[in-house]
Amino acid sequence: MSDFTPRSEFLQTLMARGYVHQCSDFASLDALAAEGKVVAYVGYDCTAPSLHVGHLISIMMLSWLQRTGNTPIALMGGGTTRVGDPSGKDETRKILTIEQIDANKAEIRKTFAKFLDFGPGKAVMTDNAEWLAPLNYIEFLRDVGRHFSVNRMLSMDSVKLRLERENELSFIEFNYMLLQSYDFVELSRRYGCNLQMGGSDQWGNIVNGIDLGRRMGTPQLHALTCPLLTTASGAKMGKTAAGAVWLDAGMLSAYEYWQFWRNTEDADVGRFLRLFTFLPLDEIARLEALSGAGINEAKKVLATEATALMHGREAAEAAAETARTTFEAGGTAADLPGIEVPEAELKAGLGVLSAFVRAGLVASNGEARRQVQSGGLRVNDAVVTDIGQTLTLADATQAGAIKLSFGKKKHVLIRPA
RNA sequence: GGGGGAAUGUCCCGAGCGGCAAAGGGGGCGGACUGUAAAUCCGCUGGCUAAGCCUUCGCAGGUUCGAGUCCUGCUUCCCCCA
Repeated sequence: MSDFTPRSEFLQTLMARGYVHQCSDFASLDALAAEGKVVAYVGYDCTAPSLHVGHLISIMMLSWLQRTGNTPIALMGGGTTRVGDPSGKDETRKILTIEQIDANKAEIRKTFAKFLDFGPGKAVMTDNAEWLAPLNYIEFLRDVGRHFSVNRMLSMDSVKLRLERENELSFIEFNYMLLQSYDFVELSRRYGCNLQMGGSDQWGNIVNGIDLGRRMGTPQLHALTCPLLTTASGAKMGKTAAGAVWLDAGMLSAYEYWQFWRNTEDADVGRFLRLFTFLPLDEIARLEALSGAGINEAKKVLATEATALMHGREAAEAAAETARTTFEAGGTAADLPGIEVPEAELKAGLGVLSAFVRAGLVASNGEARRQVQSGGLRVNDAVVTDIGQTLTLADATQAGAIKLSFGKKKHVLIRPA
């Protein structure tokens, strides 16, 4: 599939940067893209109030689509979120209330605004609840359901896996692919959408949509999937100790987001620079070629560029500076994450163990105790050896705060208030 | 409808003669080594006012000095027969 040589800037870019996993028809899509006639959508669930790093790759694809003169559509799954996609999951997804979905949707909207231009005639954002919610069951069965073969649906990976593993697959989830297919058709009719993009796990669902389109008389539709991202050591991308790496600043600060990218494995740096920044390829090639400790420079560029896209250039530079002060100069940057503790409490003396719990660095006093055993806790850069140690106002440094560190990378400031 | 099997530490998989805070993995976290990397090695991976106390093995009862383990009922899932 990769021996195809595209003419269009869109496909050239995507292929060169490693976004392409599979495509239903390269030549046909390339022809559309060369004329700026691609209208492509990616669907996003509204199960959380923020998207996470896992979604970023497809957002970047939409952005490149726009940058190369085509039209992106961000589809909010306000309707499908009420059903739940069984793809790649063993367990039935929680079904959210409409209020939760709407609230999540509003937050997610803000993220897209940073990557896409929604001006008149530009990118489109819509919600499939618009056409899915008013659907009439009988009509839907008659117009759409008739085109689906249960035999074939049963043979699809997403379904087959669940059956083979003897996992429950509810009827409502079984219907998810019908709804997603119908979305594609509906978007084709409403916006002339002719391409759906998504992760490689979406291939089956997307191809179903293409089929449905053919049967329901839309122009030819296309599928383009990107690889599912894992790190070079095989871990799922976008998970940290704290959980998902959220895009929204309210869920994860710019500093923590910067740190996430800074901690990229050596082997991933080039790949991530191509996928998650807009830096020119020759510049990336130069950074990627750095070896040994030099590759850290590339990681900083990656972190700052990726953070700038999401949180703005200024926040990204600030995060880089905070990191520099903390890690390279060994100092205490004033804008590390922090918590406030009433002055009176500090006067009375606050136990180290509970201080670390308060700071959210460890889950319980017990864990704090154990970490002291292994030398993982530090106060103002001094290793904690006595679990009975208490913190008082006198421990505040000239910056006016007490620095708690858990491991080498996690720091929280305690500020008297 | 009948018969058989399963549910374990709230991340997952998974052992468990009536003495069990419960083997072993994976994952995660910390330490050492490094470069805020990977690999490797070591340690940790229920809670608390901590030589003690409390809460955990699908749910509810029972037997017992003592129950994850035995008995009864229930729930859910799987397999075979109808």
